[in-house]
Amino acid sequence: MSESDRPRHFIQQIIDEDNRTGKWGAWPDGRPRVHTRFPPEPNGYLHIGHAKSILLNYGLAEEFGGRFNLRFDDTNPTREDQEYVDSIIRDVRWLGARWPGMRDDDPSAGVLYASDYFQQMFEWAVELIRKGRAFVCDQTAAEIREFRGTLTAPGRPSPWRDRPIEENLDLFDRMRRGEFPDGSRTLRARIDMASPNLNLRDPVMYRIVHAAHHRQGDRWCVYPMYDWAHGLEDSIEGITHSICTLEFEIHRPLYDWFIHAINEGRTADGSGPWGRRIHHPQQIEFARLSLNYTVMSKRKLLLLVKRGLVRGWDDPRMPTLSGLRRRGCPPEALRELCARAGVAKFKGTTEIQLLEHCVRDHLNRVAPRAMAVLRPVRVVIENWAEHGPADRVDWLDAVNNPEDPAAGSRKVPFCGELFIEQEDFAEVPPPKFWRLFPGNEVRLRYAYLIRCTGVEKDASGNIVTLRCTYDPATRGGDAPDGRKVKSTLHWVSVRHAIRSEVRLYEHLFNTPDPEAADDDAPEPLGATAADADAARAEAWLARLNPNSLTTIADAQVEPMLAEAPIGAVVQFERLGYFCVDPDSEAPAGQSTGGRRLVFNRTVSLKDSWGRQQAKA
RNA sequence: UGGGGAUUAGUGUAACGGUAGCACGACUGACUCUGGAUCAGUUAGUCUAGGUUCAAAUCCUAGAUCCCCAGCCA
Repeated sequence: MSESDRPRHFIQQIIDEDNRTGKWGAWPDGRPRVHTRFPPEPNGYLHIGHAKSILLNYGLAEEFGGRFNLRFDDTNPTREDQEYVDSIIRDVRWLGARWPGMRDDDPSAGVLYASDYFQQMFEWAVELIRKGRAFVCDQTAAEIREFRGTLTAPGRPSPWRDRPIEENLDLFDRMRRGEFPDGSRTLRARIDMASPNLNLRDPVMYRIVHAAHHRQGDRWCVYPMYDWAHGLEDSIEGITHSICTLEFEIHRPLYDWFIHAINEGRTADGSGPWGRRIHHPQQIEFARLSLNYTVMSKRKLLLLVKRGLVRGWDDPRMPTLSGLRRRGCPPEALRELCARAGVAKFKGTTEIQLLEHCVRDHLNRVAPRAMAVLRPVRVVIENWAEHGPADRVDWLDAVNNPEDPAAGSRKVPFCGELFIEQEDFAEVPPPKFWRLFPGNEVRLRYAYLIRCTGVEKDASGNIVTLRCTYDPATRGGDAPDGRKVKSTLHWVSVRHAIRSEVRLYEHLFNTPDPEAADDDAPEPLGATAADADAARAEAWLARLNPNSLTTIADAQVEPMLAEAPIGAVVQFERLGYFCVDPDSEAPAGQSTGGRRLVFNRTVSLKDSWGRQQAKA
């Protein structure tokens, strides 16, 4: 579906209307101004849920000829780290977003940081103190909590609420200069301790934190809270549409209150004591992406990493962008997924099948085909020597991508000994089994028709070798006499095959909603309340799929793959899409053999035979 | 219990007083040198109860259910 005939979601409709009324003015080129941003906190790795936000924000800027900022919301030095900054920039770039000042030779060029606005925010805070809209509070965290009241009971004013302005000014300045220990005082907005919206009960604007900031060093020891900082960051950057997720809906009145409080007494032309009015962005909330068969919270993903339940943030089973990238998921598929999942205020769960469909759909068009045998069984062509030298190699033409004629073709070697897939043979075929069985004829893809004549087993009855004859007249795969076969198998020449490791992935969890409350599980007997809480909180861990990773050490792949670069994506015919994992050795140029190759299965092909079998 | 949101096939999303549509999934069948892809078809829905209207998913009233908010996190 093209972008233009997709239904317009509610945010696009809001922007259409804004543009119609000229609400945000125009860029120098005359186009109505649309300016969005993605504002991550650098305290973890990005996941597929963030991709929706990035793509939504970037997509709107692109669609309307506007701008998109990547801005770190780095207001809490105790949780943030440069490592996360770097990974986030890498992921946002990988998704294809572009921002002003972006450069290829410097990944961080043009990236913005909330911490660069700390001085401006501080000055505005001083202004609110002067206007009687903010005060320094000496209550402890526990007292603030107690005085805040509850969902149903109003709060009580802090005893410091009516401190004289001059005293507030002095104290706030000394807070900044580092005279007071962490937690001893805060700067709070003076709003309404009886508001039914808890966020308006004199929220904290600044807390004292003597900690080095990853960019500001020791310059600051007071740090702004999210609610105070976030709207101001958007205002400073001239963001028109501050798009965020649903849980911030109830913060919007506060976000608006702060801007209004700053603009109180300010004028459009800057005349008067307070100067020019500041820009007031519109916050719009949408439902974040959630997918079944996985978890999305940073806390839970971190726990999986910490406990070693996955190999790291970029484990291909993780819903992180780095994990998806390593898994071989193309960014195009993520874009398509987000476009299809839509943008709305309903908090639904998208089925992971939609992601898999988007991945297959894209890879089907672009992935070169190759042949690989995951669980090999040896086939001996009994009559191979009757038609030429026993050790000859027959190089056959194979199409690289039937969906893309421009992809051309390649040569694959065929010999008297081959590997085929164990599950492509049955000594006694079940109903509707069209593959190889004694007496049956099948086609080897791009090669010959072969007929099974016998089976060799070892002492314990395991099949060791399949004996077959080939029909030399069927070279390329078609019989001159027009006879048809029901099945085509993939194969690899024993002599040319490259032994490789293949990692098969399934859903991380074996239940669609791992985070669901577990009503059936009995409370652990004799446990304390805290233990029971912990047990409940981690019940989702028990739903991890023990089969989410299957490692095959001795798959056999066709020789063409010897030089495949890290990250290369291929379709193993009849099996699925695979990519070369970074655990592989780098391609060695001329070398043949000896290179350690590891493939990740990105996603299997749809398998109607497998499904039929599973049901039976 | 206060406040803020949400509710349309299994899932997600359109329809903005005028034919409830699309996609994914599932199921049939056709075709096929990938049991893939493709093509054709089937399946299945407006949270409930009233009301307004020629006409209601849409407007009104009442209710139900679910989510979010009581960090010096974001």
